[in-house]
Amino acid sequence: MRSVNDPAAKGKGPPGDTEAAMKPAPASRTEAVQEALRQAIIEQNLRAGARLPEDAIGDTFGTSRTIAREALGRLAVEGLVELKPNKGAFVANPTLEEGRDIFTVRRGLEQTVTGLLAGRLTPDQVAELRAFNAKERAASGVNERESIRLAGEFHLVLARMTGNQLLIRYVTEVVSRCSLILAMYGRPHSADCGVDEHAEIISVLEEGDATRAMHLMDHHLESVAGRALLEARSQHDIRDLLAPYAAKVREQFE
Amino acid sequence: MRSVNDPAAKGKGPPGDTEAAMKPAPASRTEAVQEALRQAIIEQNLRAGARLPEDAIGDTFGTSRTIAREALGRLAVEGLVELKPNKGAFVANPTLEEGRDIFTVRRGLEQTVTGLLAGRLTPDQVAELRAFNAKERAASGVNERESIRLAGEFHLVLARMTGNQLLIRYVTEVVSRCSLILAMYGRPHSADCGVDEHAEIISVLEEGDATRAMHLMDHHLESVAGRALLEARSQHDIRDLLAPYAAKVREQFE
DNA sequence: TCTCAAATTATTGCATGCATTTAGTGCACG
DNA sequence: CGTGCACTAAATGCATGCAATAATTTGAGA
Repeated sequence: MRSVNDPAAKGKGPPGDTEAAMKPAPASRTEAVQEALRQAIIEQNLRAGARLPEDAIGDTFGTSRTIAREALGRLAVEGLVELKPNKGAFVANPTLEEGRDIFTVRRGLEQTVTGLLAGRLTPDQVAELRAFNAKERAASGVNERESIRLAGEFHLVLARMTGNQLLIRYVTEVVSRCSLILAMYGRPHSADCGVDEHAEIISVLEEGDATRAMHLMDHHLESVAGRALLEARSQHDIRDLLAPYAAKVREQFE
Repeated sequence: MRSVNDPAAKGKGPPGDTEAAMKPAPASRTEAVQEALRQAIIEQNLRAGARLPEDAIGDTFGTSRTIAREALGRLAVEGLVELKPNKGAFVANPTLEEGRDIFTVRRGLEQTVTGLLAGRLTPDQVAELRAFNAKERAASGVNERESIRLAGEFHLVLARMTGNQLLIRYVTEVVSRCSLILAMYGRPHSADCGVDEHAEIISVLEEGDATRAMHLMDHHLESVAGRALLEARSQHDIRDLLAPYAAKVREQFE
């Protein structure tokens, strides 16, 4: 029987959740599995391109294939999973080019977030953001994994403050996928350079200069993407450079 | 047995498809049903808020509930369907406020599209856009339904020209949902005022002034949303104004 | 030994069936 | 006559089973 990178998937469990009550108990098992798979993918416990057999997932989560299948279908809509007819589901394996496309969309979305927020943050919200930024700073250099997670989460916090549900959903999606991409192509420590930039963004958002805030955010994301995606080419050895292409070829014949 | 607005759903069928071979035979039945439901929702053959019982859909399409269920789940991710635990699926019934949120996101996305395209269109692409615009003009005032469809399609054509898959997916989604919203809240003829604006956008994209093109696009979308969503308040009678609120209340208790 | 083909195994695609939950109906009681 | 409760009916949530498709192995022939 297949095992979906078994030790990683069920060996450590979700990191931050000590209480089950924290998340409002996923309505259905499908959603629970969907959420779990999403986390596993984002945290790279499921390698990009890895097979995701329905029965293995069902076994792992103690449900039937039906649930696994449905969760995979929905994740496919989100872009984290690729569904090949009669072949099965695979963890999305974005190429460098797809990665750039995703970052392009992300920059646009986050400009919208920034524009909506500039000058409209309540003092409470500013305080919350600064507190979050402090957490980022604390984790920076100490816990690499946590640092990366927080860096992404910061952008989610901003998006949530807009109250725009669709915007929240899209930003959540692109941040997820960017995490995956950064993990695939980013060089180590490429993610936590953003702490100071985040702080500056908070300040400008508070001041209310929308144009400057948007430029700042755009520059921030461009530099994150640049550090991760462009420099990756000269940074890594040839195997990494060829990996995505090799993957494309492989999937064509498998 | 329930019937999912039966006559509309199966009484007329998809409009343009005279041959089944035109679309390369949807990979799976799930996708086929998903696509069909999406069309039915966008074209308002399924009223906003309408129940979508699994077995009725299965019967209608000649498949089992499993397929219907899966399709509904995926449409829920797209935002066209709302899933209520233990209650079933419903056609999304966006409030006016949600409508504005969606238009906000759309404006951001289409600015990205415009920015990517400005000055980078090939002569062939420009020709294709002008031809499309001509079709729009021909339909304008003649065929209301077709006119609305083309107005939305124009933006999809633009998005596809970026070649950015994620951007295409998001624009497709927001255009779908905006169609639904315009159909719900827009006053008649509010959609086909855009023919000239589309033509102007094409010209500026060709010239290559990215900033101006983006402003133009933004203004275009703002005016479409404004015509439809803001004026709706003073235009219609009180029942329409209260409808979304009533819907919210209703769904809370049903 | 290599190649190609047939059979075997594994996995997806889909339908059906059962348990659980919700909505609706009717009857008893106040 | 109105209210509340039990009962019935219906729809969802989920698991299982079977057929079809793809991957793998085996074996025969060159």
